[in-house]
Amino acid sequence: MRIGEIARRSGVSVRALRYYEEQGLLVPGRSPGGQREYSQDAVQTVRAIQQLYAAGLSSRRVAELLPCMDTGTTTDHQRAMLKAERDRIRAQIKELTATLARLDELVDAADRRGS
Amino acid sequence: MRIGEIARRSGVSVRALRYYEEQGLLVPGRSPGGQREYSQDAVQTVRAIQQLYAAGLSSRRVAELLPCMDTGTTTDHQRAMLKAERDRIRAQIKELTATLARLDELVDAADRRGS
DNA sequence: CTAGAATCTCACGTGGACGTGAGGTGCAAG
DNA sequence: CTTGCACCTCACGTCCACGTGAGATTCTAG
Repeated sequence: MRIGEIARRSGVSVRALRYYEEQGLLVPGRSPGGQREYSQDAVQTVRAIQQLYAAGLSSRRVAELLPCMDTGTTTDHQRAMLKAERDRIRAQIKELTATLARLDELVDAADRRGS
Repeated sequence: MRIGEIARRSGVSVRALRYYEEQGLLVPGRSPGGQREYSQDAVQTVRAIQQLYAAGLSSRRVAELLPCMDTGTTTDHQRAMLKAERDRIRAQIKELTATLARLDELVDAADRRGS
């Protein structure tokens, strides 16, 4: 598959896919003419990248963690990073939950006055 | 209180506080000599700003929502924004939870192999 | 064979939340 | 009165995940 179809199927821009290659996250093959050739499971990789970005990981972290998302095998270094990121995400969820509660209070108070 | 003490008490930089003023989020008074004079509850406001930033809100949104975080009263526009942001945050928590589960699986699999 | 998509490689632009000097002023202490 | 730290105002720099042309090449349909 060429870059345009991967872009459509995964919902990211063509530019983003080239950027991922630049960062070493998803490096496709090349056609004789020099065009990028993606395999089927590239779509899944893109989704994983997006998911990790959304969780606040940097390109560097994603590059270090993507291999074990594919293979399921981890080095000691990767396991340490995984646990660190887990903790970060857990803390983030906790804080978001608190923020949500605070906003809920505001809305509820407004609803009560409004009724 | 002057800017340095607010910075220490709230854990943000002096530059950040000046930036908040620039964005209209937290506008302190001025001493005769032109120095910023913050009230006691500025610390709480700073924490609120940080919390909203951490939840992914822009300065503009924070500026629109900070008043009702203080007073507890909301306009229709603010209530609509509150509900929209709540939904966004809820979705964000959901996605983070899924990501967390995925990382947990990886760590668990690695732990089982390691034991 | 040719028109026109689609893709290619530079390479500069963007937006947001500040960081970081440069050069000048306010204020409490000795 | 002066030392010296905290504060002031510009104003350019930073980081990151791309956006956005410009100009050239490749691929596909007729």
